[in-house]
Amino acid sequence: MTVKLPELKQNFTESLSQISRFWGFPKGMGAIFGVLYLSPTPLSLDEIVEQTGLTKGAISTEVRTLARMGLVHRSSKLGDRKDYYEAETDFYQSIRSILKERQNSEFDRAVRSVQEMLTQLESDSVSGSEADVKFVRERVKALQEFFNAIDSLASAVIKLESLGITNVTRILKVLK
Amino acid sequence: MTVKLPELKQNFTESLSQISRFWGFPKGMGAIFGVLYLSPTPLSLDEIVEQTGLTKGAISTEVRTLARMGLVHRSSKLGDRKDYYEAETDFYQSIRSILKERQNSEFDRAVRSVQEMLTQLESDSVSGSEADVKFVRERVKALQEFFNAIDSLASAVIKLESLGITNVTRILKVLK
DNA sequence: TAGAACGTTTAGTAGTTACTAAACGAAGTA
DNA sequence: TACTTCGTTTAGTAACTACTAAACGTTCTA
Repeated sequence: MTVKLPELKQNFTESLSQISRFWGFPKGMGAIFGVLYLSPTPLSLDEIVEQTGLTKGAISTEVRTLARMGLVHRSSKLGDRKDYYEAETDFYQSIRSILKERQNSEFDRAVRSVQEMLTQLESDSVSGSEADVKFVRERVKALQEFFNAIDSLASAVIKLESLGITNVTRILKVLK
Repeated sequence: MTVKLPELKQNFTESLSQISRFWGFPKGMGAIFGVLYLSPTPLSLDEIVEQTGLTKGAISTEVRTLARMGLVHRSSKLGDRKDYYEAETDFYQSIRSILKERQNSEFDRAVRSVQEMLTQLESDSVSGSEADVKFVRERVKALQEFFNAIDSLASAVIKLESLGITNVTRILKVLK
C-alpha cells in the first residue's frame, strides 16, 4: 500500500512538533521548521500559515526566534514585498548558533554565580567551621569542574566547522 | 569582607534553581538537589522542607523523580522510620541515568516515527512526483542521520564508566 | 489620495505547570 | 485501642505559556 506525499509531510511536521515540545520549545516552532525543511523552495509567511494552520501573528514571532537560533533564514526577492523563509540544513551549524544564543543567558549567569562562590570559598573569605567550609568548597569545586567540562564540550562542537557527521563518528571511535 | 556559610549555601541553591528551570525542570528540583548536594549527611524529608521552604507534598513527588533520574539516592537507617536522601556526586553517572530515563520517551517515539517515514520513502511506497519524493527522501534522511549521530553520542556518554572528567578532556583533545 | 498587501504588535484566552494546604494511609508506640 | 509520626495523594490555585483574533503601521500601487 502506498502513502500520499502530502500526508507523509504532515506526519513529519507532527513529529517535529513533538520533538520541539520535548526540548522545551513551543510545538509551533517545530511545525514551522518542519514545513520549511520539507519545502524545496523558500516559503512566504502566508504559505506557512496555510501549511501549519497557525496564525500570521504566531508565525511572525516564532519565525524570528527560529532565525535567531539559526534554524531558518529569512530572505527576500527583488520586486517582491514578501519575506521568504527557508530551513537551515546543516544541523551542526544550527547547534552552533543555538549554543551561541544560549551564551549570556540565565543559565550562564547562574553558572558564573557558582564560579564566584568558589573563588570566595578558596580565598578564605567565608566564615564557618573549618570542616564545613572545606566540605562545601570541595563539593562546589566538583560541580564547577563539571560545568567547565560541559562548556568545553559545547565550544568544541561550535568549533566543528561544517565537517559534518563523519566527525562525530570519529569521536565515537575514540570513546570505545 | 567575609560571607557566612549558610548565606552562601542559600545562594548556591538559588543558582541551582535557575539552572534547573533553564533546562525545563521545576526550579524546586534544583533547590532540593542543591541542599542535598551541600549537605555532608543525608537529609530527611522534614530537613529538606526546612531548608527549601517547600512543602512535604511537593518534595515527596519531586524527590522521587530526582531519584528516578539518579541524581539523588534514598536510604533509611535501621530503627528509624524516616527516609533519608543524599545527592549523587558523580555527575557522569547522573547523566547516564537521565539519558536512560529519556529512552522510551515521547522524544524517542517521534524519532522512531521519522525513521518509519524514511523506510517508506526508500521503499517506493510513497505516491507523488518523482522529483518531489526524491527531495523529501533526501531531507528526511539527512535529519535521520543527524538523530543517529546524537543518539550515538548519547550512548557513548552512557558507556563512560565512571572515568570522570579526564575522559572528557581526552575527547576534547581529539577534537582539536 | 485611497486602497491593498504585507509584517508586527497587542489584548485576550485556553491550557498547562509548579506549587500549597489538607486529607489520607500505613506503621510504629503507648 | 487510640495516638504519633512518617510519606503519599488529592483538590485547588496562582502564574505562566502558546496561542488566536484583530488592530496597527508601513510600503507599494492605482
